[in-house]
Amino acid sequence: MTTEATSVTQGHRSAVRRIADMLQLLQDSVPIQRRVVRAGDTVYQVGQQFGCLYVVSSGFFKMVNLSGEGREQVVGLHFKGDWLGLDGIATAQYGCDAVAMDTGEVWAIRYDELLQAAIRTPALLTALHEAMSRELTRDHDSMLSLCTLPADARVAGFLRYWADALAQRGLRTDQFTLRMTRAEIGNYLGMTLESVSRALSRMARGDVIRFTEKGRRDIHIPQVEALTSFMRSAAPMSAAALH
Amino acid sequence: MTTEATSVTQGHRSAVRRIADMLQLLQDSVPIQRRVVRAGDTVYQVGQQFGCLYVVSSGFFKMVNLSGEGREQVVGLHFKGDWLGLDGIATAQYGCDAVAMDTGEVWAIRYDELLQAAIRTPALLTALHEAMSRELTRDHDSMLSLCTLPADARVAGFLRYWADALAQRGLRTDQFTLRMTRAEIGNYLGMTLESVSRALSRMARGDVIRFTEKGRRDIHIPQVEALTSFMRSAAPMSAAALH
DNA sequence: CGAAAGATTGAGATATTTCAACTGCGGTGG
DNA sequence: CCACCGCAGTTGAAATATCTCAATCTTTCG
Repeated sequence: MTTEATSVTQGHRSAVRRIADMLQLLQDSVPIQRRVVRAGDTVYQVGQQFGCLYVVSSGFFKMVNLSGEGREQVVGLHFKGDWLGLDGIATAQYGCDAVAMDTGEVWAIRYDELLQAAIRTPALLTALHEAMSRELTRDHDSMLSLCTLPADARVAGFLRYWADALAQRGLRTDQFTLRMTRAEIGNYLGMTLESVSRALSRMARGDVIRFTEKGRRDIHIPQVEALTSFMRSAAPMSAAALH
Repeated sequence: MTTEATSVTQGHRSAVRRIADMLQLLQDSVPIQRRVVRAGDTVYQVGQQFGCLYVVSSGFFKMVNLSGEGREQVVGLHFKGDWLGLDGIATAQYGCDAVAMDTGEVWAIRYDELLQAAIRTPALLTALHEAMSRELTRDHDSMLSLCTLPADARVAGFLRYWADALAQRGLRTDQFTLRMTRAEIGNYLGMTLESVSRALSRMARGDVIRFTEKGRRDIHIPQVEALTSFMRSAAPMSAAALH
């Protein structure tokens, strides 16, 4: 138990370190254009000509995919140290809107200059590849949740994901403010805002989470394991898991 | 109409070209270990130490993500020219099982050797980045389908995706064999095998698709636009699309 | 303070799943 | 050779998770 907690903490500490190192490396080795954004600003929009990758220096962003028929989907959330715009490389057009959910700063890096620099500084290349690889892994996790978990468990998984993202950035995870509306969360998780609200209410009733006195967007998580076990209890036992 | 069809054909032709060029480039510039696989073989498994990326030279593969609790999820399908194992770069472990669905061949490329070679041959780097970027885009499209489309439309979208994948590889798209069971398709699309079956039956009844005389796995698609309009008719009109 | 936006909650509607029966097909062994 | 079995697929009917619609409440903000 103690060792587990320690190792998790170290895992997070090293993530903090990795992100800090990467940001430092970028500053040192490649031309950067800083850009401050406020809640609601878009860093780039779908269809716009690709030219730069963006690294989140601070703040919090959502990636919104817009289908031809007007269906709108939040396909990703990004925090400090994440790269934005990676899905624009192949097509030379950004694949979604990158929207700031809060005040923050991104560093614009010209893709061509990045490639140049990467030849001189291989660590840059590693950082880029790791960022892409991590996003792929995260996407696959999202699909797993979307396809195999019922609504309640998806919401619980979302909170755990959020807490983990904060932990990896050295922030407190026992209490935090969701910077998304129920509608945005629901969109991200493939359910309605009402379902999100009900799931959160059920979790609060079971004392898996608590709402802080001010606002229903501040969430207190007594212990993360409770979230995990709530997820399990909400999830149906799969045939494979039975033996 | 004619110009549209022409441009689409050109789009596919250039995709064929791109894939052929990439495979040629790999052969010329980086050490490759060929490996033949048969249906059911795994190229690598989740948790296994990462070392190689794999490029599909022929055949067809599914990527299966396995959650801790035994939930199993097909998170991707890959054809000739696709890269496998990209989600293993960041963690130094493969993130899922890569399972051959048919006889085929993959080219194993050591990641460290690839990076070396990429410095001498920047086109290699471009190819790798495009592959990752394309997979990200594809994942986002999947999420959009999973979250915003009803079951019938997801199945139609799946067929359209499959036909498009074949077209990009220069294969006929009016008729093809699904190499997946209803259960596998359902898993990939986040629904039960019965729902897949019903969706296909409805499409057949509406003459959007036809089953060839032998087996219900061979599918004939009279015209792709019918698939698209079936998708639209199955999808609810979103508020945003109304004005 | 009042209006607008966000959130909660209930009740009925509905899409999808679940459970079950049945079909067709391919292999295998008596 | 044919009976039999298992697997894949189809289809129906009942069960259920989630959505939709609507009322109410809270918070934010001009």
